Amino acid sequence: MVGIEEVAERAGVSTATVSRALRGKAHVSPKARAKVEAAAKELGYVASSSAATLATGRTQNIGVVLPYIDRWFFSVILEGIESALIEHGYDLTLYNMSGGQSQRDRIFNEFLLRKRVDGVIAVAVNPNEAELENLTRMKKPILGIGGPIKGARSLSMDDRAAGVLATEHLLSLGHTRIGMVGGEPGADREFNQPDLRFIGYQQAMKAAGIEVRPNWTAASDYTIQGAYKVAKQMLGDPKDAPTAIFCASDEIGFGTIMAARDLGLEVPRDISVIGIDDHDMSDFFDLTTISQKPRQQGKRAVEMMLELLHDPKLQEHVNVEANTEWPAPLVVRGSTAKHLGR
Amino acid sequence: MVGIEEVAERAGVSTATVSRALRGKAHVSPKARAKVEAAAKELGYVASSSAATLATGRTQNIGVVLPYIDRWFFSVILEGIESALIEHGYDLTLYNMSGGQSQRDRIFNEFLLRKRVDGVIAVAVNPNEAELENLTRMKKPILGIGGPIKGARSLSMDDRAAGVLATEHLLSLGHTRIGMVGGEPGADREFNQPDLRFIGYQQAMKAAGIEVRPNWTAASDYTIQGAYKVAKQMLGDPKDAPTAIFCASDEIGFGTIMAARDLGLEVPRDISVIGIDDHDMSDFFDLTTISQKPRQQGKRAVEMMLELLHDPKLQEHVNVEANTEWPAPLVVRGSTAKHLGR
DNA sequence: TCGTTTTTTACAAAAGTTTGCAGGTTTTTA
DNA sequence: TAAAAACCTGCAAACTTTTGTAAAAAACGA
Repeated sequence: MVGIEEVAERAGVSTATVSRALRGKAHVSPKARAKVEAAAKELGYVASSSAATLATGRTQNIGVVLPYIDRWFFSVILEGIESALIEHGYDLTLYNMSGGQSQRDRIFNEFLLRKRVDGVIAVAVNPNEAELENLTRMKKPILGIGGPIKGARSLSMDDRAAGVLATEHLLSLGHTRIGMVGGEPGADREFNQPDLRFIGYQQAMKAAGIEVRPNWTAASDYTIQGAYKVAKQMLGDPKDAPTAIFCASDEIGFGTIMAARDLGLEVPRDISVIGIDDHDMSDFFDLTTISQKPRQQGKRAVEMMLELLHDPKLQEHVNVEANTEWPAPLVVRGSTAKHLGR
Repeated sequence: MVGIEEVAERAGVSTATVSRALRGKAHVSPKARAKVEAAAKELGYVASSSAATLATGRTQNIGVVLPYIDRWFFSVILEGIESALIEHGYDLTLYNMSGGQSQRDRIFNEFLLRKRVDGVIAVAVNPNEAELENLTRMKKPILGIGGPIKGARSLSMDDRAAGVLATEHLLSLGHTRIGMVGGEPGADREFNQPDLRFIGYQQAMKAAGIEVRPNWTAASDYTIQGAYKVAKQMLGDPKDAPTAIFCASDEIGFGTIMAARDLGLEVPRDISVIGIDDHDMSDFFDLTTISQKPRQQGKRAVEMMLELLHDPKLQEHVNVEANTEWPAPLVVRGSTAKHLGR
């Protein structure tokens, strides 16, 4: 196995010079640098990252924890994080929380603390105090996406405001019989985005002086098939169905649109539907939505993380509570339209 | 920062004993073990994995490369791999190839060789000879999923046979006008699964003595919306449309079903549709398919990888060509039915 | 040309584990 | 009870890099 020593010998310099040359550091003459680079290439030398980590304390690796990886929103965020990290020469170690509490404990108390990562990006995962304390003690910055973390930095859209915006859009089109299909509270993400979106919906309705009827709200998991069932139930009511539905995610929106079609309702003539996310398929379904751009969120999170890591002022107090609000604009498509009084 | 030395001191033993005790090795008295465990717990000690790696040469980390992470098939495989690895105490470092050739080169020639991983699982990524040679030289086993890798072990279903099976299913129902919507060759995965599936389709048709008409075959990306367009085109032909379509994936199948519906065709009365994958939503769409169980494939791949890593006989010849065939049974649902002569 | 400044280079310590080996202790057996 | 066997423990080397410091070399100015 070829190490730095062989390279040094071949280039006729010391290992110190090899190390400096290969990492583009100063204090190396152009001549020496050229020789080292040639030697390294000929020998196919590649530095041992564990040795480098041991010497520097930096791993060039970021841990990412998320609750699901096989769902659109999370997989796209992950994709954004991954590509941004690679670009900056960082590796990504993946931790998925879907395995329940015991797996979660292992991840937080065993894996993340092994000094294997320089920092942690937590997507829709809300560490508890002990978990956060562990990370802080190890001087590992943690950055949240998808919801504020108490005692740490984060990046997320304002879910309550999005709920208000979506509802107001429907109100502005003349709808008053507005329903909502939300996510199952707590079951999915650890923050209560669904709840916050629901709260926004309630606030907007109240502000408009409209009563929210219990049979106009329902919860579903975040799948198309789950939402289909729930929406069919809601829309099937012959005399008390809403004329517009606010869906807590686009996937729920797709299911709702399909349910409406199967009931013989035409979107948007008979029923308006709005979602949240701007999913890959939203254009195909012509679904009005609120754009989240998860890929960009992932990218931005990486930038914030790297700033944190490179800012020497942050040696201490590595975790400070501060949420950066992510913009979430309305994207109007064909699934919402003026209410034609029935 | 608390190291092994502090633990040793507190427990009144040497660092060697601490190391042995904490890793559950033999040659440690129960008494000493208890003391060490107590001391480690009190101090919140967690071993530095870089130091351990340096000393042992083992990283307890597996690299996973895949072409996409935000597509169902890949994200589910990834989920399966991740949970299996965590269970065995391994980390997962993720590399996504969607960034083009330059990113690919970096991943293979820079990241994977940093001695950061003990082995590589390549999902639908076919390393070229130079890339494979690099890995082999570093004595890193590589395991493929989704297609045989020349010169390495792999786990994959027989795509050609699946194409035959799907087509024969349609033939057995009395269909003769059978079309296929395949994947775009080469654009997606690096193996030619779509091509192989297409070849299987051709073989089955030929064996049945039926000519394959060019306007009964089309290529699509692997998205619902992409397939919708292509299928609508094919099914819209007023006098020469097929009565059954074999889709190279379930997502293509969903798009095809939706296109059929929008054309006023009823599935399966007017048109039979079969896919491949057994996607989460296939039950919802009542789609007949060939089951792939990607989550289990990921899990099995991890087991194979760990066997490889723990088998001392494999020090040399770490990569030997051998494909393990993954079973892919037919799952008959409601989207295929007997052909009613038109 | 000589002394001074600047740049380049090498030496060696340091990072935190694991593990072969040798010495020590305890248990077993005759 | 003594010898043999089994077991435990600690020492110290090894793993491979980075980096502070000091020395050497080069560049500069007078």
